[in-house]
Amino acid sequence: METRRDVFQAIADPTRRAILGMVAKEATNVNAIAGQFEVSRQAISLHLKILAECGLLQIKQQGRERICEARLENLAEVNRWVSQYRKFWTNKLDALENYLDTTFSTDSHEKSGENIEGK
Amino acid sequence: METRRDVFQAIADPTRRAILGMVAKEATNVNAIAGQFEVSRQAISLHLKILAECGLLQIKQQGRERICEARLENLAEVNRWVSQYRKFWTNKLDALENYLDTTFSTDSHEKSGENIEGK
DNA sequence: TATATTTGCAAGCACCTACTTGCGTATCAT
DNA sequence: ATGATACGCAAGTAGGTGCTTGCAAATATA
Repeated sequence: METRRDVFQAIADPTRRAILGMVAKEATNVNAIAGQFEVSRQAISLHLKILAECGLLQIKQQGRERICEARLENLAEVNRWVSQYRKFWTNKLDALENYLDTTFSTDSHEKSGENIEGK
Repeated sequence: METRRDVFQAIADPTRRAILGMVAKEATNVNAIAGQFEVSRQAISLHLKILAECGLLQIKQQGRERICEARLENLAEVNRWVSQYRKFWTNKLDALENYLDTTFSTDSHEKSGENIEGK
């Protein structure tokens, strides 16, 4: 059982999703983020570390402050995985949506191989 | 720290994602699923239980077998959350994609309130 | 009926996670 | 220089997670 630290695990925690929601609107420093939650600054600091480790967040030192800004590109991985099952929750205009996804997106959807990725 | 059991956490585990990949192709019984992984049947059984608890899987008793079939409708929640950050990883045709998502999907995207859901 | 198959349940274990409190350090303001 | 501010590091803790092995129950097959 090796330690996983991927995007899927990062967004599994509701606090971390909320943090991403905050910094996505505006880059914020650590204390300002912590102030929005009831848990301690240390707890938030750890969440930030985890988010930074999988690239969803970038922390820039600025004097004595650390500004956290969202880097949500890696969410594309989640989007890709979920999108392959799109037909399960909607059956309208699948063809058109998939056409748009696979044709115009920067990331290549349906790269395959992710299905049996769980070893 | 109450126990969470939501879709985000369910798909955080790579083994569970792989299980979903299997059953999405074809409904399968427990042993057949377990046979595809190196972990014990009990471990898989627990994964199945978790997936069933958050509605991603439906287990139907059939004689002595339990057939697991994918019910991935709840992945729409993940899709909705991720989609709001789509602009972070692609900037092509956002408007059109969002238009299609919000107009023709069965689920109402951007239901709001999920942003600051982390308490 | 005897045996094999499919499966759940329960106990136990190592590790991970989310959290706390206490303390130290760098930076800024006065 | 002095004090306040922003922050990381370290230690400690309760409970969660992923896994195992052993056993029992239900169903199918011989």
